Amino acid sequence: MKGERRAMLHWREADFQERCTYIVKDQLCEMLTRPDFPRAQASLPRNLAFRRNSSHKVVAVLSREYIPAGTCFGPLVGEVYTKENVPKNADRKHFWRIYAPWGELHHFIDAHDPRRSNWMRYVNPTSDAPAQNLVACQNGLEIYFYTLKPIVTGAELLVWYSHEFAECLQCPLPGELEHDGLWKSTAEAPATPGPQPPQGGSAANPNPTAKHSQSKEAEEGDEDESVDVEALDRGVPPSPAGCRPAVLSRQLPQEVKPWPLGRSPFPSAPGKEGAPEKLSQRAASPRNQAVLGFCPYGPTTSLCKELQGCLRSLYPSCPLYLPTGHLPQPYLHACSTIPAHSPRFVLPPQAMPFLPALPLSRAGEVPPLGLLSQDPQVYTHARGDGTSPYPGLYATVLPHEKQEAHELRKPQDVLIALQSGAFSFPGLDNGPKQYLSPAGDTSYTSEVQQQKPTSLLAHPLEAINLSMPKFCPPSGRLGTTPVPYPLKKQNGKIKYECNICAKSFGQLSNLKVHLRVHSGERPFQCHICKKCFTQLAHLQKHHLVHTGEKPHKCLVCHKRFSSTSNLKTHLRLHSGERPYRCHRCQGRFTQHAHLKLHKRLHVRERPHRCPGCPEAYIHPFGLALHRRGCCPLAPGAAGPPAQLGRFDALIGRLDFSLDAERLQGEGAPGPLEDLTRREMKTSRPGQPPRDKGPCSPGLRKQLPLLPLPHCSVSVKQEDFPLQPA
DNA sequence: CTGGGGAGGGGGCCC
DNA sequence: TGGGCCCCCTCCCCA
Repeated sequence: MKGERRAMLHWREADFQERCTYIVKDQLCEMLTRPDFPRAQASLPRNLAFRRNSSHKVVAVLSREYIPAGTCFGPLVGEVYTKENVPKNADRKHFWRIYAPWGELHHFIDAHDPRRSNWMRYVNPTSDAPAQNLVACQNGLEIYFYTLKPIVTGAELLVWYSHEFAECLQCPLPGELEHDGLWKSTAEAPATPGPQPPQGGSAANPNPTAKHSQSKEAEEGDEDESVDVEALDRGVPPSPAGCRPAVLSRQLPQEVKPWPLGRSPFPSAPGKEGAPEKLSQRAASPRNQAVLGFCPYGPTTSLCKELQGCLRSLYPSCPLYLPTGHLPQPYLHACSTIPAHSPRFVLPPQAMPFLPALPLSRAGEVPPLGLLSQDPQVYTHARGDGTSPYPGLYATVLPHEKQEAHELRKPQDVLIALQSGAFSFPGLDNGPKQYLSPAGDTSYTSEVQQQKPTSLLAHPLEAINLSMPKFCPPSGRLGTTPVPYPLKKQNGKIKYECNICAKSFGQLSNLKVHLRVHSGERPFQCHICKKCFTQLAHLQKHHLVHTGEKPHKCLVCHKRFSSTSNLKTHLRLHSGERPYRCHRCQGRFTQHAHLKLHKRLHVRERPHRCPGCPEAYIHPFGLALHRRGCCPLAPGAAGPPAQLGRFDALIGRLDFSLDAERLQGEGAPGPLEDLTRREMKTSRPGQPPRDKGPCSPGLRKQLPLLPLPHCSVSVKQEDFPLQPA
């Protein structure tokens, strides 16, 4: 994990964008319009929480649940200023610079005002490499935070610049701060081309927290550039000593060029002559193409432009973003944008993490959520009809493969592969996309075709991206990029490990199928009942429900079953196999569920508790017998512990049986030995007591007990609690 | 309450 | 590598 994180630290921003697996959007709900609730707090995704100080001021952002590596937060929201229209009195403490692809400063995003910014303004920066778990990247004209490593519940989100960003700002990476000895002071900073930092400016004051002191400079027209107040500066948290964000600004061209969306700056945007080399690289970096890369059709197609326009009009605040991976469905529900036009699914206010009722006083103290992502109702509703409750959460339908209706002939052709449902692609989709069977009553549209499940997506990186790259990236720094999936060796065999639940698999394909458990992706839809499944085999099995077909036949009684599992369970009736045994009463069952139900009986109320040990009994005589001879702590207890335990088990069975009621009516019991003898008489070995109670022997129907070939009878041991509940 | 069956989900193995 | 097949497990319903 460490190595992975180190590798990610050197990713380019475009790499983060391309490889991020999960996308967590801001909350969008009616709270955002409440004047008394600043957007910066109301926008907090539900998998995050604020830590507040004693005066209820937000001082940090914490994780409410496990957040896997490769999660994307953002974009940062704030007031947008060009160099020309920065208010004179602007507090630049939360300024972020946004650069055009060719390296010029494009605009500022000012996250200072909580009413006009989002929760990302509260994320603290860190110069501590091990503590850093987020990396800030500029993708397109937006700022995103990506998780470098999994963030455990209760951990604070701590961010630092991406490698490229840090390079541009001439800020060190956290690791460099610690190990490389760089940036110990501004004087030691490597010489850079272009103008030198201003005297007495931020270069002289290596602590970016002091950057806002330069506001005077900012008021002087072009001198804006020198007042480089970068966003990681909160004033609250530690900042890296030696970070000199002002340096770059001096190197930047003074002119801010407008960069209309949807129009590529390439290739007509060459690096500016005289611009620093780093900036040229930045301009040429794939990162800067990323803003155009959101559309799989390619940036230049008319459809792409249309999509851009559509997105912008629908969700002006949302970035144009490439859906790059599968967000776990529950995770998605927990974190994602809830479009206002889906009021059914807007969470109740008590579930909002930002409400004062759920403050976090310190790390690790995460209050329970009122409505968690795992809420089965939400999930059921989301999936029951094959639609998403959050229209925006469905993947854009991007046909990659034409499949004509007439090509579908076989029965399974009507089993529809639904497109992945877990992508977050804000805005485009106002409703779920259905891929309906030609055999059904609806048809494909010309543009919308069947989408393959995970493994078949047009772009494999879009499907399963477990935070590690599958391809060799262009950057030389990424030459040491690790394998696509976390690997480990077990008994000499390579295992593929799930990033989310740490389960390992012998085959990558198994892992990919498994990931659908987390992503919620159910690519296979029944055209009849619209139910969706994670595996085609499940859908095929399900299809038998509709056809009534029962392909599996019992050779003994010729009864037919739809599944082998059910046939196998049935065969136990013939073989007499009852592998599930209750250790409390020796009851045996053919199905585990039956044993579980049965065991509930053992935990019913036992008011007569032994004062000397944890045992308890339904009837007073049970307790009396126990105290007389079986309680290991009673004065009269004698005999080896095994024998005492055996006697106690007999007492327990008797106490539990219907005989106990009769004994109760007969008065005080005789000696323990008498009772146990009676008990032994009435119970055959290996069978429950002979009564009509819960432990009565089993088969009501007489089934022929036949030896079945290849049918090994095994008794599955059930753990039984040491004491009755 | 027990017992039988239906249905669905997850995962392993093989092609 | 992905898909298909199979198995095991679980939950639920109903007699």
